[in-house]
Amino acid sequence: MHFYIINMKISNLLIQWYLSNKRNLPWRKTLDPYKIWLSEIILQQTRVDQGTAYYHKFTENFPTVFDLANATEEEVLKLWQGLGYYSRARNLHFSAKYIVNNLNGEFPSTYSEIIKLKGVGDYTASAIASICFNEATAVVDGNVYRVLARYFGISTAINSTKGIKEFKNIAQELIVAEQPGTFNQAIMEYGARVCKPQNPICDTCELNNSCVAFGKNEIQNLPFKEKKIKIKKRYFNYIVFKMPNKITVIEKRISGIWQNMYQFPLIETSKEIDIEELLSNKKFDELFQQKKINVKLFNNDLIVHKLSHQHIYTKFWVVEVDNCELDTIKWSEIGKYPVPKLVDNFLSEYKFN
DNA sequence: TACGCGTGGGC
DNA sequence: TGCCCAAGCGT
Repeated sequence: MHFYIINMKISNLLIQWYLSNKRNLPWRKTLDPYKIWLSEIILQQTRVDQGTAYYHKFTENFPTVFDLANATEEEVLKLWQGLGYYSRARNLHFSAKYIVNNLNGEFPSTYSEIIKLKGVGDYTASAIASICFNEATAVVDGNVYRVLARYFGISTAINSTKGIKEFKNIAQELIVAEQPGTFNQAIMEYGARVCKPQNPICDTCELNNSCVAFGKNEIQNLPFKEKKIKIKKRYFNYIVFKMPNKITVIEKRISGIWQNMYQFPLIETSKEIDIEELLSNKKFDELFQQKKINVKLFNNDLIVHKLSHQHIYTKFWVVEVDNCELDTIKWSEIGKYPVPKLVDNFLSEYKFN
């Protein structure tokens, strides 16, 4: 009983704090499940500062789920360009079509129906169900893991099966059934603004006298996460065709990183190569055969593009040639295609004359 | 189940 | 600098 009263106090404190401290974010002006869904997908593993502009772009270009469903995947990816984790955009578009074609355009209204949408997992389904439909399903995101791990002094790994269940159960016990959406947003906002990963504001935290980690000086050690990821090194050699009349060649990636995004023809190697090695490369030879070419390396220093799980060391080779057998596009049209940041950065620096 | 999947910011 | 982290999900 004592534990229950304490928990009630925490939940209500979080809500009271939230009501007087919440940020004025654009998706907090609506309860339209389509827009809440949009915001939640955009904010997956993404900071508010980075995602906000994309939320505006998407709600302006696609005000309703019908507009999104009627777009092409390429248009959606182009709008998503620069935000990363592009499967979010592909799944968003897929699910929009599903809602329009199979649900008569009506957004699903329960957790169990919402989670059936591709790209929507436990967190996102809980967020939408609680915010838009008052269903008492607790969200557990990075913020919630942190607040709960510290406050209750829980050292179970947050990325273990056991930890995922444990934290979900605790959050579910804490949720305020009468205002689940407000509680969910309150605990997340608290994690983002007070109980931060670095330099949390413990001194003035209203929960510090009952926070286990604070009392035991364990704030820096919680939440606990298992192991680290290994960074793989990859070596990309992009072949930038430079042909008469400002013509070039691009291709669509079919799998892995940047799936369905566009790039220049790629020769991936197991290590950095110089021009001699490029010229004797089999794929390079297939591209140009015995044609007369002029090859220039755009970047003298390797461009390192860092992703979560891999570092891509890149060279852009500009190859002048009169013609080719591949499909070509005008250089001026290249901006229409969705491209990864690595290619976008090149495009903003390189001048095709 | 463990791993693949982007980009940017903070220290 | 290198590492961690950010309103996670799919397979």
